[in-house]
Amino acid sequence: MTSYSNRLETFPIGEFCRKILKWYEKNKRPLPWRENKDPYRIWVSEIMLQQTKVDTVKPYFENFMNKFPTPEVLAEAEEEQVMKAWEGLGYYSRARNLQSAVKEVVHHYGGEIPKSPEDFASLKGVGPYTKGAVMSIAYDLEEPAVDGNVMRVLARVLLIGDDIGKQRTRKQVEQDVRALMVGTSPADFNQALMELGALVCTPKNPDCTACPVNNTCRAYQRGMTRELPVKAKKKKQQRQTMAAAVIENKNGEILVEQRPDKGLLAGMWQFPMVEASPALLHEAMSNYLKETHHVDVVLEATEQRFDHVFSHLIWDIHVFRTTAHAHTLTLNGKWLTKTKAKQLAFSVSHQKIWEQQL
DNA sequence: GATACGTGGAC
DNA sequence: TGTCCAAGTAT
Repeated sequence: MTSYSNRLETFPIGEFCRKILKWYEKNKRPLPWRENKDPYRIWVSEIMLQQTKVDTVKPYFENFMNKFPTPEVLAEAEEEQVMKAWEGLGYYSRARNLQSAVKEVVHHYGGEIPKSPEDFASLKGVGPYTKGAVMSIAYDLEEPAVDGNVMRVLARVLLIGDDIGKQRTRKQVEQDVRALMVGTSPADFNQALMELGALVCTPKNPDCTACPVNNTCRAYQRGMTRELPVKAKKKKQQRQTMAAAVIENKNGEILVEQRPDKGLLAGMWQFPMVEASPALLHEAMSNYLKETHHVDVVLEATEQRFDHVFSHLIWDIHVFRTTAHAHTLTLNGKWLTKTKAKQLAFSVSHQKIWEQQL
């Protein structure tokens, strides 16, 4: 493997840049956020695209831009409407941080997305990648935008054997990109690297024979594309057994509760839910309903269960239901009509809970 | 620097 | 079913 200090010394930078830029010009996908250089549009797309596939993002992006077409509109929108537009995309702090950052742009930068990388990077939810992506794509500033694609492409091209999960590796690759992009269009160069990673230099079965830069690729020349990039294996997710309850009162209303404003699914509404050992689910939910929502009734187990898989844990959700007397005394919940409860209860798992208890 | 933070799709 | 992933950030 090549070391950080010397890996660009004998690398044909000019040839690599010329070829990848030419390839990008010819092969770039027409994407909704490539229609113009509106920094706000590009910013929104970059946030949505974090850890999320292009095909997943497309419909969300169109809908989001229709509802919140400018920083001013997003800044003034109800947070609940913003979250609703994000529902299903995951990583919900992205939406809250984006709205918070846009408010700062409107109130402190006159509604103009800062052209200073340092100013832009100070906004909530804007990390090293998003800073480089928006500054380069929207303003053509010479900033690297190193995402998973770029890490993979350069790990192979430059034969980098370091774990790409490490922050230090990413910082070194950022320096590599800074050196490579001199004299190019940063907007096109960054996107060319990412597009090549997405379409040709894929994680599995890269299409090396079709690659425009295979003659400069050190991994390809050595038959090592399959060993790169190096990435530490993920730990297995922890399993949690959960009880969830759909409770209808005599008025036909459904009980929903709000999660804490920090942590997993922060601030989101859900049907009452508790963690417990598998044998004690029924008892745990009964006690929880009594203590938290002052609902003291006989619970019915539905025999319905399903997994909700997160990146770091798995909920084994068991669905209960019951009918309660009408009242409103709850600690962190409220009774809503079925329609409103179903709308408010967030996250994919709660749509499933609703369907399964019917 | 390791861990928390969602989801759906590919194989 | 399991595993890995997809244009990362905050703490």
